Amino acid sequence: MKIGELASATATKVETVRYYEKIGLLPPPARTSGNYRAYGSEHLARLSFIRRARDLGFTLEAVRELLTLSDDKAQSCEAVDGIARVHLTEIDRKVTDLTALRNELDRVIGSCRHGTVADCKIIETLGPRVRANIV
Amino acid sequence: MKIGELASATATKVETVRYYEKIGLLPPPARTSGNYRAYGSEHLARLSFIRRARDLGFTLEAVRELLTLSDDKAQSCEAVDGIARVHLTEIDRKVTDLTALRNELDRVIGSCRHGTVADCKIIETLGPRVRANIV
DNA sequence: CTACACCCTGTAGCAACTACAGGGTCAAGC
DNA sequence: GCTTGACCCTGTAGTTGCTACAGGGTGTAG
Repeated sequence: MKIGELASATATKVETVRYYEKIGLLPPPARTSGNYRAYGSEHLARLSFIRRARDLGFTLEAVRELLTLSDDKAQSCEAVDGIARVHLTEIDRKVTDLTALRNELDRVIGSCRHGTVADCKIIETLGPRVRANIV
Repeated sequence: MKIGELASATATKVETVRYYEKIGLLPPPARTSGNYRAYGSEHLARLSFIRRARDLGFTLEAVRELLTLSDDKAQSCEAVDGIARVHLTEIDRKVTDLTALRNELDRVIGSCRHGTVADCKIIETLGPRVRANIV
């Protein structure tokens, strides 16, 4: 398999595949006589794994750990579970934060009376608390 | 006001203040005889605005636009409203995506039977669809 | 007068790619 | 046999929004 084929099979860009190789996530494949990368099914499997984990929001470092763990089939699955749970907690925090921010922004937008910028409540909300002695 | 004072007044790091100056978000202040930056209340106001907008998740580019708009007090507030609404839509999309991802991850974790990695449902879920003819 | 907190510039680093520049390879069509 | 065009190669620089030095200078308190 050439890099373009591997890339399209995993919905990845060619540059990203090379990047994963460079940072050691994807092992360097064999080369053809013309110096083209020649991938096998094990590369396809590994890259699929990486992409799936990335889609679930795992960082590349987490993916690296998961890959290492998944290579040792005899090991307990607890470490894997742990990584996933930590990640879940992080996502929950993000959703909470983002929802709070969303509501705040919604409130700010709702206050807009569509006048001029001078009266704009959005700008006003963003601006500093104006004290009387500061013009 | 020295840079450290401005920074702590706006809960910003000193390096970040200098960074905002470098990218043209914050105008270069006057300098003291010792070449220290000397800020006035207009800098404090502007930096407060930037931080508030950043806290609401606006990108620096959006902040730049908002600052430009807020400088023209006579202008209609519609452009401001537009930027904020686009941003709100983006946040909504993010929350939706993140929630879907969260549930997917929760499902994956829930399937964990705490055995060995060989039987780990998490790893399995991340791996490629295994077809019979590929070992 | 010396210690220490603060300031200065400039550069490099972070995640996770993405986008060139400037070349080489390969298969198809004439 | 030759050209065209799609693909591949390496290497470097850009993206966002900072953060962290390195290697200096300034200002003030004891």
